[in-house]
Amino acid sequence: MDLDTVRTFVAAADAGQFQEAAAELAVTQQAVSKRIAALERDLGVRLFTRTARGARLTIDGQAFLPHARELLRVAERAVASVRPGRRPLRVDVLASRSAASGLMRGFHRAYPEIELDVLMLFDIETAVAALRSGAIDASFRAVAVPGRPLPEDIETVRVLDEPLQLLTGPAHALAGARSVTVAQLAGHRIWMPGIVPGTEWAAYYDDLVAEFGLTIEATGPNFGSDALLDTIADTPALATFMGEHMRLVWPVGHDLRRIPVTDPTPVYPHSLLWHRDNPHPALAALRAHLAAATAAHDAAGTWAPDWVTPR
Amino acid sequence: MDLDTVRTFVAAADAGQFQEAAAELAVTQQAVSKRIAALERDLGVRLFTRTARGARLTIDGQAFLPHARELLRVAERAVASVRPGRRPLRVDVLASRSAASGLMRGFHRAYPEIELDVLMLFDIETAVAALRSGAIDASFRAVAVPGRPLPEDIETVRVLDEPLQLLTGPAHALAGARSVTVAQLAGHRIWMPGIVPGTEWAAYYDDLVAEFGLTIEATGPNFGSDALLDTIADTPALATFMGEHMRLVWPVGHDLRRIPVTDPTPVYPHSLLWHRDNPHPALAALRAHLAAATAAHDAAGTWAPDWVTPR
DNA sequence: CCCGGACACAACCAATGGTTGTGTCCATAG
DNA sequence: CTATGGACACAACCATTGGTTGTGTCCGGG
Repeated sequence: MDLDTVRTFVAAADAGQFQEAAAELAVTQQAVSKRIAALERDLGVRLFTRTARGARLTIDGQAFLPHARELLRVAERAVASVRPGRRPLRVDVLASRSAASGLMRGFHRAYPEIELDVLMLFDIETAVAALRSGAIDASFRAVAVPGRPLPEDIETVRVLDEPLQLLTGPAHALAGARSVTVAQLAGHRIWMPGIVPGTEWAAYYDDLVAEFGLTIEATGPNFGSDALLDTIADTPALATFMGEHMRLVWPVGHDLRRIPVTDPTPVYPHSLLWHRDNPHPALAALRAHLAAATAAHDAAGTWAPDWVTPR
Repeated sequence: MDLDTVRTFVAAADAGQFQEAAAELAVTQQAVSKRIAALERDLGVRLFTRTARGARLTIDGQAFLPHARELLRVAERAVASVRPGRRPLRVDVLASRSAASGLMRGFHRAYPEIELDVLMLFDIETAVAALRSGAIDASFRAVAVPGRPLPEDIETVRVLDEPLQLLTGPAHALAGARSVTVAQLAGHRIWMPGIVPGTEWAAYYDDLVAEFGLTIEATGPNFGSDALLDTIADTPALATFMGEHMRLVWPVGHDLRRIPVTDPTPVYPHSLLWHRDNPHPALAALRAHLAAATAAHDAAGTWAPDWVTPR
């Protein structure tokens, strides 16, 4: 199916006749006739009843029309998403269903008229390069790994500390606990597959291990959260960490437990990064929204690596 | 833009290389290469970075990808909307923003997985013909005009009585009333443009006039609800009727008044019509939902023409 | 250094999709 | 009843598109 054909269909439906639609599209009436005929052949139904003074939609045509309009709208947005200059605000998040995604959903609810594109880049290096080249406008990251400071033209503000929770299966030794302290976790195996060395995630968990003597196994590729949850549910010896705001597709019948961690509560810091000179108007709106939405909270009793930007 | 091209883009993005995408689409690698190149030329951006062992999405490509997927989803639904056999449930309503539309929105919320197409046919004759031919599956109507009984193969059930309210501008004589009785309306001009003679609407208002001696002017074409509201707002001598559940695009600064009508309250009856032998599985779900959602209410103190189906 | 895998370019060809010219149908006016 | 004008379809023709095969280039790995 060709979008020019769909456009022709909508024009003809609006005009009520092929002639006028043809004039609007700057083609001949015969071209419109052939396009509509081809569309009808493809779909296998008649879309118009031809009369002596125009063409009226059949019922099938009436049913098809809103879908055709929607198709053109979506195509419009698709093209706009890569239009150089005045494209939608492009924001990089760590993962879908992460706390940053939640913040972006909140922003979208508050400003539904602002066009957004959310994507997930590989690591902070890529994100910073993309910010500097203008390929993206903002990035939610844990800011900097020790020894690699941010370039001077990248600005940053801490927007959210996400408490980590322990996730266990029902047979795990800590499964019955209402909450656990970090000290209690020593000796338990914590499994975080898919953590790529050198990324901000790796630096975070390295520091967590160094600080509290935990056993974190970052081995193995990430087969997706489904596989991770399956394993955690079935393996009494394994637990994993998970952001408190992380929305999971909760598997049924697995009886997984989310257990708060205290003394201190490890928090994963989310910062917003952007380029100093980025002129995108929606970027200012996003920064203002985040400043308002993420009110300062009490950092007492929480832990974050000392290399993160202070709030 | 051609949807085959978009499909090719998505396949290549998923596969990570043109070769495999080509195999999947049953074309040559060169064809994929040319399609992607054409898409990049149309959009004016590079979508892939070509490497020796495949093609990876650029950031523009990553931004474009979800839009491309959405485009294919919408196209899929568009085609499905006219697929003979197993197409979405097609329901005819009197008008968008009518009470029937509200019922359909409720049904959609309750059963989001059921595919729906809502359309607005011209009159009940058309609707009945469409029901009998199978072109639509259900219709919300006021059922039958006196002297023209429904065919035997069309079944019907009364689902909703919508109270009528008076709509006036601020300078109208009744503008200050909290409610008005039907008797009070005698002598006031009520304007209902766009009522087509012979339709169920016309029959309804004819009966209302005959019963209570109102002055209803059905003259003039319908220039849309905006024009109607403009006129009502500015003309002290005119008022109009409007369904209580009708959601209007309320014009700002017009200070329109909605005034309940009592003694009795004229109600506009909405019935669901369907063909006795229609096998569409979603039709049963719709009927069950409507039976549950539209609990019987008190008909005392209301008026409807005596030719409507009793509840 | 060479090989294999992957993408791009060139040449060629069938099919698509446009144009002009013409025919048919139908509503309306005389 | 007939003439007329408007609107769509069909036919013939042609430029362009979009596919194929054949070949070149680039790059990573043995």
